[in-house]
Amino acid sequence: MKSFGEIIKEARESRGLFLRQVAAELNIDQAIISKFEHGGRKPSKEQVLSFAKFFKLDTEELLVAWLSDKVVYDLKDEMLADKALKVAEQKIQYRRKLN
Amino acid sequence: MKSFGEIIKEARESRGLFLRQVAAELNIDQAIISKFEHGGRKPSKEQVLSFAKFFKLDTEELLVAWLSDKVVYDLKDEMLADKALKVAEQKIQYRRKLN
DNA sequence: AAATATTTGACTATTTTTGTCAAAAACAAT
DNA sequence: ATTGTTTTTGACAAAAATAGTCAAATATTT
Repeated sequence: MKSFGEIIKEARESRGLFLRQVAAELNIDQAIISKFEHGGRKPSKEQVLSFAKFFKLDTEELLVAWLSDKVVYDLKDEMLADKALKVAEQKIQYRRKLN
Repeated sequence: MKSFGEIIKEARESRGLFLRQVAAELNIDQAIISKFEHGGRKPSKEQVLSFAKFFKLDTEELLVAWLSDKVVYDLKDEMLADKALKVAEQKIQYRRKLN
């Protein structure tokens, strides 16, 4: 159950690349990538997709990691996180039905 | 499975109050409350609590409605919403264990 | 210890969110 | 249908949150 940051950090290291190199390829400042890797900043969806492409990672998996990080961020300080998740699930299912 | 807006709208109407009156009590512009009721704007946690108090609603229930609305908002345009929710659940459980 | 890589923090710019207000629209009552 | 009242909407400005840039501090490697 890895965070987006963990995934891209492992990908980078397994390929023996420096932040500098990834930064150059993706046109993202290396400071920001460092922060992505450590969870201090959240990438945009576009950025997520560039990481997936560049590292040839499964796009869906990376998106799920990123989306779930966002949800966790919303709920991280909340006692009621579990209940909120359950309700969110139902609300989303309901929306689906409509459309 | 009501949204925050639906809950406070029903509460207000069942008590026969006008937006103007609620606005005055809670010191929130009535335009904003109208937007809350229709989902166009998200209240702060503080505002959620004032609504709960003023309408004597179950605080927990209202918070869950509000939190789940936020999660739904994050995921509303995403194919992968369900997967993300499942993963988020696991990530949150894992966090719990640690602390 | 020197060289190189990463992380952090201060700063600015940009975007997003917020509240305020007035006009438009919807709704009632007569 | 016009008047009075409530609700909704949209434009605007203020405030807050987020993003990117850069250089200094820290950590790592050789």
